Amino acid sequence: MSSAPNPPRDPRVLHADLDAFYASVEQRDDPALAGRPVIVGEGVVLAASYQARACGVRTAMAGRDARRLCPEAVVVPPRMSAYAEASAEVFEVFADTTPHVEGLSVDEAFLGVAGLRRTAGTPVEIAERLRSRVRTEVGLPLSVGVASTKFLAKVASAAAKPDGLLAVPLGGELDFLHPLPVRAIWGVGRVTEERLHARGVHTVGQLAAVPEPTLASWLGTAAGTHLHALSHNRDPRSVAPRARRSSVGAQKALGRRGIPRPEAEVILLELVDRVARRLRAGERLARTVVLRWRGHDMAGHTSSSTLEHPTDSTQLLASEARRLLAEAWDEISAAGLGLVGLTAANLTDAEAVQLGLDFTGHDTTELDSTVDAVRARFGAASLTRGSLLGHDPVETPLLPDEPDGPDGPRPSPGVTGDRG
DNA sequence: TCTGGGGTCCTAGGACCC
DNA sequence: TCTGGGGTCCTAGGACCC
Repeated sequence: MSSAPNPPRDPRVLHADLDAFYASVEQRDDPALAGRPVIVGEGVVLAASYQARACGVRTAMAGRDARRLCPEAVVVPPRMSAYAEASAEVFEVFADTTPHVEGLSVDEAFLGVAGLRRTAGTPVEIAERLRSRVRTEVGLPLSVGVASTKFLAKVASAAAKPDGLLAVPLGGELDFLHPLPVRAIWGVGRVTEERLHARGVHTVGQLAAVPEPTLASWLGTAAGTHLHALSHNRDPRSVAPRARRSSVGAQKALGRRGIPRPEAEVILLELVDRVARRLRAGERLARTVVLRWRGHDMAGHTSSSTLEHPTDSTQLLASEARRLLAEAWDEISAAGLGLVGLTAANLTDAEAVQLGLDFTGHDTTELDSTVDAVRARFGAASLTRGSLLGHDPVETPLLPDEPDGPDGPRPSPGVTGDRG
């Protein structure tokens, strides 16, 4: 568990991704929308059907622009609960296909299929059956990429869209990868793309030719190392359930109208209430409260504070949030308030805290002496403060693994995202 | 044409401890 | 008293993803 597993003999990963998820659910539920351009979301485009994309409509585009590009489109408000339900059904099919499912969001997941060949067929056969089952049992189009690494499977599923299947042959990985634009790599966004372009790097093949230290000097150590490895299709990550969520937040965009402080406080308290309810529903406690805001120039700011004890109390979170708002108010009112957000971070398990097993925020001197005592008694050389806190791996777990809770590796209902 | 809401990870500096 | 190495935690900001 602490060291990377040996690569499987049959290195095949599936990346399954629902096409234009929200829009597809709308088309499924209203036959009048089938085959037509559909836009989900009014103020901003949350998802667009492929017919709407043909007009140039894109996710996150302002609704007004989208309607101008595609006047014949049907615009529908989002129905989050319908999407959450559809997502759960699709994930049931995933789980029925392989025990190795790693959900990335409501509409995509990695599926580990190494070792299923004898019982379930080749990876491509499994992928075809998966697509067919999701189509007939849930009524939604699913694209699947099949490749030797997670990273490449994700690139392949994007290339397979819409409603397609693409398998990158073993040994043919770099032939597939290197002609692609750098933006195709998971982790290269607008800023990194611009930095690479400025240095004459446009394709993944060109990126692969840049020495790693050079790349690290351009982009920072972590990003440089990461992109260098991916450009050579080196991605040792295995398909594994995700860690529990480590923060919970809510935010509200306010447009350009000026907001007086009392109104800002009311909005902030609504956000606190939402966050606190979600903490309690997930049986999580937060130690850090983060106030986020954006000025009219769209520049983002944060201000945070860490409490002595983890909490899910609306009252405590609210008083901390109001304190942060008061502290930052001069700066906020000078910049104009365009967005407020509140995030509860540094989450821990409520149950662990109750059992006295959560050490975050405790006096670490005491903890260190505990570590020393355990070492002296059991000779557990690998035991560190980090391992007691759950930050470092230990050879022998101190406690049996807990099953994942309601917001474990599976995406929780109500999470929104790029359905486009 | 300035645009939603929910997340993750990384960097870097300062405070503090041994 | 001063200097140094090694480490953690906290805070703020940035990039990226869906």
